[in-house]
Amino acid sequence: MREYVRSLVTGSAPGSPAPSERELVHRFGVARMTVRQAMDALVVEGLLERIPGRGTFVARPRRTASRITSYSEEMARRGMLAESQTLLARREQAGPGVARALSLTEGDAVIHWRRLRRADGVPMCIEDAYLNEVLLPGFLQSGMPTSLYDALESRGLRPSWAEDSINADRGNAEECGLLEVEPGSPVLRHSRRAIAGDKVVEVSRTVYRADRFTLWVQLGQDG
Amino acid sequence: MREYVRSLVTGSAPGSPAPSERELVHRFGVARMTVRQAMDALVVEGLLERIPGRGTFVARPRRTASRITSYSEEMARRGMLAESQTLLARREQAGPGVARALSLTEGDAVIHWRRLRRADGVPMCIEDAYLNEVLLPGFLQSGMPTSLYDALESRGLRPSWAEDSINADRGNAEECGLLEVEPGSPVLRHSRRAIAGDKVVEVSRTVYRADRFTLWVQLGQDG
DNA sequence: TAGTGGTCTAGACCACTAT
DNA sequence: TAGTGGTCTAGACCACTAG
Repeated sequence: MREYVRSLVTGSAPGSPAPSERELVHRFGVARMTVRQAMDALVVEGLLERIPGRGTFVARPRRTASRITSYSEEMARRGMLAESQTLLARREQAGPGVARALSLTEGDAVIHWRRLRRADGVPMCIEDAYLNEVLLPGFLQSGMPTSLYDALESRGLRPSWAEDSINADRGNAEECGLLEVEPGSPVLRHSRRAIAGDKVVEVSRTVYRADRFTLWVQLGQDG
Repeated sequence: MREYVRSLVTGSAPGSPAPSERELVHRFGVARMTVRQAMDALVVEGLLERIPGRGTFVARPRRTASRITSYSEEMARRGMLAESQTLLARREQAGPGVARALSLTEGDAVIHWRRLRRADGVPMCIEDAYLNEVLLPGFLQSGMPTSLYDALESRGLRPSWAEDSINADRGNAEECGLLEVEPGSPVLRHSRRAIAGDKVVEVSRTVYRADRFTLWVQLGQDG
């Protein structure tokens, strides 16, 4: 019956009334507490809204804050073709900064994966990803995947939390060369610390061509 | 009794057991459904976690995604003193871009408020805010407030949703002059469309000194 | 086997809204 | 005044976990 109410609700205009609790009691021949519990779940989901004394109504769809997206997902959203070229993929010893960000000890083994990423065939960014080797046994040996986030997901390590920092800068000579822009061109630097459960699964630094990339973020007060 | 359980939970280590439902039934002399409803509220709040067959436990605190913060709040978070200097505050007719962003018609009256904002006495950014005059009657006449978001909040218009875009650029001559940096210095451009309920309450464009400002964003998969 | 949360019953009274 | 959601009672059976 949860599903019955859901089907009534899906496609209904926000604000339109849902069946009253007592009506569903009669229609399904169940107790009112049963109906309430079913509807409660839909209220928590944000599909229904109760107004005491008036009734239960289809809620205005919740706006959803930005999700954690991969480069491929992000470019797909922009209608662009994402391609990546691995510049470097090897085992390294964590330096102080990477160790701290990955919650490791300096010198611990990490995977360093550097890629030049294109959109519609034109350079878009250079990404340096650092991964905790302990969480990804055999990662380097098994051939690099197309999508890091898909690879993490298949191991149950899809990040559910990310701490990003973003600033503007000028690209250095190497960066500008790879990105195919004039030396000193403006770039957007994006650092990410991505967490799955309690584990830091990815630390990355990405440098975007400022002329090709604008970051979009949606923030909600509710969630 | 909701408050009793909340008080037990607040300060308890995540993972520690909460009283069982039947124990609370005996302790308070109420029906079990009553206990469940009280605990349900705490589960929805994220304070408790149920594990069928095992019990109810104090949940690991939810990570909360970035909230919508004002400049003053943001600088306070960084431990810096925020100051603002109004460069311009007047009624204008909305141009095509601002009209679209504010969900108005071109030529409608908007308030344009330009401020140079300092942190610890040094220029940090220039913000151009555009406000729907219809939502803020007498705003210009009543003297500009210290904080736009406080002023919006006092009118019940605290934004609960924001659509931001961020990119890197070089500052133009005027911007660099006001920001007291070399002409052509890198800047971070931040645009915001802030919404309260159904109404667009603020559209702004801010240009930050890249050498002083890094944007921090936290993203969650849950909310 | 004892204890837990998940679900359900068949009522009840309350405060509130709309007519 | 009729209808709504909010809260509550005093039970019940189930599936699951743990010792």
